[in-house]
Amino acid sequence: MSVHAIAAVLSGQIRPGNRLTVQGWVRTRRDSKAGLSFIAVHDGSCFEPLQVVASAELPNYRSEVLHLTAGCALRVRGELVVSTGKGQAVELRADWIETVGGIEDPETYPVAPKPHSFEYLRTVAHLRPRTNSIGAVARVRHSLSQAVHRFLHERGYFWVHTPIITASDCEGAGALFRVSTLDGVNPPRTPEGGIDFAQDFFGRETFLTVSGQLNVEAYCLALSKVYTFGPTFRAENSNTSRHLAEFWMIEPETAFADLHANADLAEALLKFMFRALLDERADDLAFFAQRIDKTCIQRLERMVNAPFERMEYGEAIRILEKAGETFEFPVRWGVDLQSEHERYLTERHVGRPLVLINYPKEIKSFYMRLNDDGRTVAAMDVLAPGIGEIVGGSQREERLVVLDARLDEMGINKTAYNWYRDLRRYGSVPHAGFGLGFERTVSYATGMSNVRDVIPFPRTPRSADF
RNA sequence: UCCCCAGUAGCUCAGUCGGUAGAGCAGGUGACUGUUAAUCACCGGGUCCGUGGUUCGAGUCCGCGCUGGGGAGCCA
Repeated sequence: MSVHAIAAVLSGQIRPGNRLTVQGWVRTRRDSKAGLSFIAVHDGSCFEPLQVVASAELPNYRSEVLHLTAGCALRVRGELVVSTGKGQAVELRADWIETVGGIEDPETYPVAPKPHSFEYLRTVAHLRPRTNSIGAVARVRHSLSQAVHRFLHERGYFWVHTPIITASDCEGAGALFRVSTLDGVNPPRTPEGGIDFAQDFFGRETFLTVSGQLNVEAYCLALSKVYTFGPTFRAENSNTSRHLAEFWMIEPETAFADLHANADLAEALLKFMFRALLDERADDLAFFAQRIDKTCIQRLERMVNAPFERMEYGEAIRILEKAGETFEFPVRWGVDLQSEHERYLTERHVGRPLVLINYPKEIKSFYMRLNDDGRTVAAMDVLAPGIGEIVGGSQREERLVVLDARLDEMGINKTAYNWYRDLRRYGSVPHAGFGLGFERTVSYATGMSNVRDVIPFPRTPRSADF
């Protein structure tokens, strides 16, 4: 008799009357007056557990079944039958139940069948995937990841595996984690007294990447359409519900594309991801809508059906100036938008995702293409209600002269970027790309308010357990 | 990093005016003719975050530290 995933059983692939085996973990056990027990068995293949009906006639009913508690691992054999109870269409009438792994001390098992706070669950990150919420998040992450690859693959994009270890000490974003094999207590010294990184593993200072963008641009200018999807690292002391020291980012890069094509791609990608999620994970989304965020399904449906608002930075400033709001940070042309400003624009002014374009060059990175007005760059941010920026991107500066001027202006050492500048020397073309923060996207889709709960093992300042 | 708040049973929390500890859930035992966060009865369960101080006496008041949360900055 074959073993089946509970997802296959509950989706109707197995008809009542068939005999089968399932394997999974106990969620709850309810004993009935009739001298039988109902065991909710969960194997993670879908949101719902399968109800197993265990009768007192089972040889191990009193010795084992009546002692099953949340978390016990089971193998159950029986016949699938139409349920006479209300909560489920079918159930497994067991004729054999085997405890594969028991619970050492049920009283202190950390994932009791009761509501837990997410703060507490983070302290048991190795066990929290057994909960409804974190299990659902894991399946949502999978669906969204697969959708990213499917969408970009179908549009002719190649997945490029850019390096995790980088020597660029200024990729334009955030503080870096050093990668080193030197003795941390007593490192080799230069004559000047500094640490002698020439003796380090790579013969120079190296770091964990903060973005695959610069590397993926090199492949863009050969394969035309490329993307990265991998982990990135920021050593910033950010203590918020939207930041992680290790997070995942999707970075498409398109040759012969301008900012508008770039924004089109970002919008189409997000819509494809959320459409796929609505199609594939209705069970998990129903849970998020019921327990986490009542509006999450309608938010996703609205997002996939309505065009994103597009707005010039200058227009956004005018709207904020006329808003009649008292902002903590005053608004004028040239300032970077603060959380309160983004929130006003997305949540109050347009009420849905907003693409802001053409920012002042002073507040953006060196690689963004200078516009003809000489004071703005072809940058874009996608702002989502509730979480703020989920996409940041730009058309890249493809003109070597202009790029060099920008590097000089910002006091960046050009020689460190010689390989990047080569891309502008040899067959340079207009190109554009963006970074999509994966955890923020999962957070937006599920209504989970802290990104630490949408990544399996979160890394944040002072916290890298597990 | 800054501002604010919190830390008491396995978990979520209450604890009044400073007088040596409570509930719900979870767990154990039992009852109940199909349960759905089952119900009912009984039972076990405490480094009151740490540290120093005030006091006859501190979970409670004060200082310092640690951890967590909310917000801000930085960003995705």
